[in-house]
Amino acid sequence: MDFQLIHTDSKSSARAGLIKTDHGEIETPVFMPVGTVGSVKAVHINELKEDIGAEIILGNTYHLYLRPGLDIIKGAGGLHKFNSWNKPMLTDSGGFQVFSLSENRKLTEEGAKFRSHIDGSKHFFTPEKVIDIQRIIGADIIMAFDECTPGDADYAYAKESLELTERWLDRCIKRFDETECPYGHKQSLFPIAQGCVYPDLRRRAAENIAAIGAEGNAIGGLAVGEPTEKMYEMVELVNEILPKDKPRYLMGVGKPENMLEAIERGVDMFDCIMPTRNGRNGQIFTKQGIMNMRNEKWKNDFSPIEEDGASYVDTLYSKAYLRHLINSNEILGLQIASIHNLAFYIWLMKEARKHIIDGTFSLWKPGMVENVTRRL
RNA sequence: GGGCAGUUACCAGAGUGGCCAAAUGGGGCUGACUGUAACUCAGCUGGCUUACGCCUACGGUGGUUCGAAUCCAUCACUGCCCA
Repeated sequence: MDFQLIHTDSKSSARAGLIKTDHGEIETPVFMPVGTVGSVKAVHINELKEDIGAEIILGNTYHLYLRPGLDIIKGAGGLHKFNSWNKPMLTDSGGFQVFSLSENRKLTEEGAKFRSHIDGSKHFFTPEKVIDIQRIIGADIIMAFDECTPGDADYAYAKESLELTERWLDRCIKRFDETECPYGHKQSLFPIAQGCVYPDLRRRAAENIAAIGAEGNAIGGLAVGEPTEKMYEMVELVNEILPKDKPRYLMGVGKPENMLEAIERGVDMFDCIMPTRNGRNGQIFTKQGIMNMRNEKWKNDFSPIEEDGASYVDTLYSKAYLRHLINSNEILGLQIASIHNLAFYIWLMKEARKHIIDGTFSLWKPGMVENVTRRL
């Protein structure tokens, strides 16, 4: 993997860059649609490529390991071949599942014991095993196994959690260095900075991963229950320490305004389930604001979903029709909402990039934040 | 014409003397959702009220009772069966 800084904003930490992988290039800032089980829910791969303009998508180690399982993915020749996405891909390590499925797991020094949410069977993830699995899945960018510390953790817990993540990171790196991708292309391992909302822990985490010299670095454990202002503070603090010549990935974020604020603070990569999940639940993000398509007020509104929106669905279908589909629980409603939201997210990143390059980011951002947070 | 069963909130449907403004679904309305156990989840859904509470309500009318959606009488309507 190679990262090139194209332009750095003079008034903020915002950057425009270019990531090159064996499966293609990624312009940053970038939003990566989440395809947990090897599929971006409700969205066809042609739509992702052509209509939405996604450059990289995510997969998930925990979910793919449980189903279809490694034999199948190996048999297919890796996830790229299995799901026909021949562009860049990133896999999350399962660290988030350690957090989100915490009732089903137990953490030890060695790793995480957990029960499958599918059939209750017992499994054990170690940092080594997580690297091995991600080698088999074959994503271009793979993530270290961490504990995603809850946003409301107390200092003592956050410190212990960070230390565990750091020891796990060393083991991930060791295993990564000893192995290679079975399919011949190059993979890059990103370490993750934890530390909850505690500045000294975040600083320590950032210094620790900066010293490793990885090809890219991630900020994890944010947007998990802490106040939004804290999130911004932590991003700012960590990005002052992380190397400038490597991409920075803010994991799991977020709302459109969160991404704009994070870009201003030097983040290059984002992923979030919000455009897809919230879309399926009837929430539509636009550059004029947020619509809840289930609301009665759209019942008779035959205007386009979004005037000059980022995707063909915006003018092909009306608000009233989309509302009808979503309220009728029609699969097409989920598809249209997902395509629209993803196209909007990716449009937003491209706009941000454009404004960074032409030096107008700081002028453009405040108005856009106001727009995207408006309730329609 | 005779027999039987029924009529409950927007719909379906439980409740068969007080704990009933009335279970449960559905529908409707409004929220939530941030490295996806999520086409999921939560709240509201007779009126007035922030709430306490008050009023109106279980086909109509009239009774019995301290008290009726629930018991009795009668009328109306619906369904099924027999002529």
